[in-house]
Amino acid sequence: MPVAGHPRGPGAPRSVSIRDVANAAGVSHQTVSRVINGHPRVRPATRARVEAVIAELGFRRSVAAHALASGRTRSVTVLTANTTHYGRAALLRGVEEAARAASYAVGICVVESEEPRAVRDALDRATDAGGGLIVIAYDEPGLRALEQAPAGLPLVAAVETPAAAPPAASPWVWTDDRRAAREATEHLLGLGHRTVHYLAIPSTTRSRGGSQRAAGWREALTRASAAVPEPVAAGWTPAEGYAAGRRLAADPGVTAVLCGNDDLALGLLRALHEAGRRVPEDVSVVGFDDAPHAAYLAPALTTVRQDFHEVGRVCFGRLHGLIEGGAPVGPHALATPRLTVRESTGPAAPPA
Amino acid sequence: MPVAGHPRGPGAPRSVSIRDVANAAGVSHQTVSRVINGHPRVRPATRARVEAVIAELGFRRSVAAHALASGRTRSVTVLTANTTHYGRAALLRGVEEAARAASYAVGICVVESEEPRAVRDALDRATDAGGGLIVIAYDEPGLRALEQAPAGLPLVAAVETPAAAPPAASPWVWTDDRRAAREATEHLLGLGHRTVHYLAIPSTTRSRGGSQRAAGWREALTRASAAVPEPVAAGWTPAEGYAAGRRLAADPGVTAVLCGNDDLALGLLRALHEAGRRVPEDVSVVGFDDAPHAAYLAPALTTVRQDFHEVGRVCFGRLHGLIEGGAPVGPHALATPRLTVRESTGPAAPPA
DNA sequence: CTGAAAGCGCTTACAG
DNA sequence: CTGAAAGCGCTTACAG
Repeated sequence: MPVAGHPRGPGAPRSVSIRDVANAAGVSHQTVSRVINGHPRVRPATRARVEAVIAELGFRRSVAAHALASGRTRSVTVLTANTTHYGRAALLRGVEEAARAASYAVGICVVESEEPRAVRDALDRATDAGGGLIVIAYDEPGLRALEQAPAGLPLVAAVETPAAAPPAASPWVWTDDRRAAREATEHLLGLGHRTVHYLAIPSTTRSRGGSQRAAGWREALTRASAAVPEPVAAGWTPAEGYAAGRRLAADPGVTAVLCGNDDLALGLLRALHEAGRRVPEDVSVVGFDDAPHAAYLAPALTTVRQDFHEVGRVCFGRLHGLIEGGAPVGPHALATPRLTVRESTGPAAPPA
Repeated sequence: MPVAGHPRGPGAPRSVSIRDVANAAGVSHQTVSRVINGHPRVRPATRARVEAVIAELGFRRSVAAHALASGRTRSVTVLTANTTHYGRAALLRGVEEAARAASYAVGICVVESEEPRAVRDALDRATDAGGGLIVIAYDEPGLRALEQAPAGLPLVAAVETPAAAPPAASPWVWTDDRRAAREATEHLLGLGHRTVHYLAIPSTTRSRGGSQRAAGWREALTRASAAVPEPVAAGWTPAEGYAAGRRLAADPGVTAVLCGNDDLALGLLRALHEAGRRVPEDVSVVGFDDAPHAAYLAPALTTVRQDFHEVGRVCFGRLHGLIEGGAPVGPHALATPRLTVRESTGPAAPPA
């Protein structure tokens, strides 16, 4: 029977409430509440009876009522500039798996640009959702959202390697991609390349002079007293890697290139192929991330394996601890990504 | 001041409510409700005053209270077996963009397997969210969720090409991938290949004998009186395409292969490379979807362009119409995917 | 261990 | 055009 003044959707019967369960079990709705919340002080027999009725009637607690009455919602929302690029998609998957295991709902909220209005809107939407927030701050839009998130909101962020030791209260999670970039560059230098060029993902303004991957690359070059070429700005996608990579491919001086991610590397490989330059005989290429396609390209891509899936899990785990236990969340570095050498890197050609 | 019995999170001040706005504006909270809901019968001066206070106080309606009182929630949840594979990720992106434009929140709910328990759990979680539901039924888990979704739930599904004309009330959206597969196969046959092998994505039980892509492939072969080889079961990923593709690569009889998606094609290309078979000189390969990397492989992949982004938008649009307008949603086919010929297909080698 | 009361922040008819 | 009342389905102290 539809409740007066509260029309439901067509055909949607009013679902069973805590009161229906209470009546059927012969207890107060209050006791039902205790049972579904795992409150310890309920007589076992009572609990059993209530649970039986819950199962029989197919009762499900109203998320809205629970949220309104308790001020809590078992949910997290992932705020990100993009959901499809490999790293972000894998991170999202990690969050979802961990959230599912903890019976948390997951929402996504994309921040389209770094415009103040877009950032504010995204933050408003994310806050409206009412749960915890995981922000992917790998790019400018995400970083701005992180910086402008209201205090008091339960929040954890996936970030680049911090440029300096972060404040103890920074709820940040990262893998040491700066160090990984340095090692990748050293690998190339060790192969006899005079220098290494860098095909860049977009950098955030916080890190003046490029992303932390760029910083690690520069560091290795400087330490080895190698020339530091101007980074070539690309983007995130194969198309952008190709477009920017053509310049590199046309320059006979480049013999080794570190790419900001594997999709960029894919585009560069194509540009090199079109230019008639062989990999790794003429040019060595290193990617970043170890996306699913990296191992199956021809030549198979030497790249740095990053466990975004784990980053996602950890972000959720820490947020969960913050929400349920009030455990303060500080900065947290995961294991350093590891260089996986495959076919796209080789010794520098002897000087002609 | 914390309300007795309703502790908020640490440091989270009680946010401004409709009553605070009402007091500040000198009206009843009821009138504020009318203003935020765009009710027409409000005096312009009153409306202006209320809106000014709303802006000044930074009022945001409580999602939970709104949902509880109205029985509606401006949200959709995407139910899918996977969020990272290209087609699904692009579809999700389309949904998110359309939802954002309509001020709807979007949740994701993954159904891990086709086990009855997993399907039921996913459906429960999706239903708890309270809004509309978009199910991606490209695989068995998704399909079962679709079949078992409770009646009365606002729902739209992205499906494979239906095997037969669907019932008028089926809220399905698809692109004609069966026909696209047929055309791709005909393209290969037209190049002089005796037959075309099929490297298969997983099929759903509903479509006995393989997915609709397989059906289209078989159709073309049959019409041309070509032999119909056994499809080679692979999966969705490059790794699976590679593993299954090795068998194809080792068989000198295969000169043309249609792949269920571009990732499979990528793996196959690698297997062919390792086996020393040239593409397209020795073997022609066609992918499916036109994922971002397809055009940048070497050889660039001939593939069938599918607009999953648009599928996502359309799914949301129809669901939105259903929720807000009660517009009934029937089956809906989008434009047929188009074959994009690039470098991975060529004339059959003349018989040795 | 269990129940009666009050309240979360909104919306919905119903009056006026 | 606007307000007073009731209710959405829960949870939270407070009694007992």
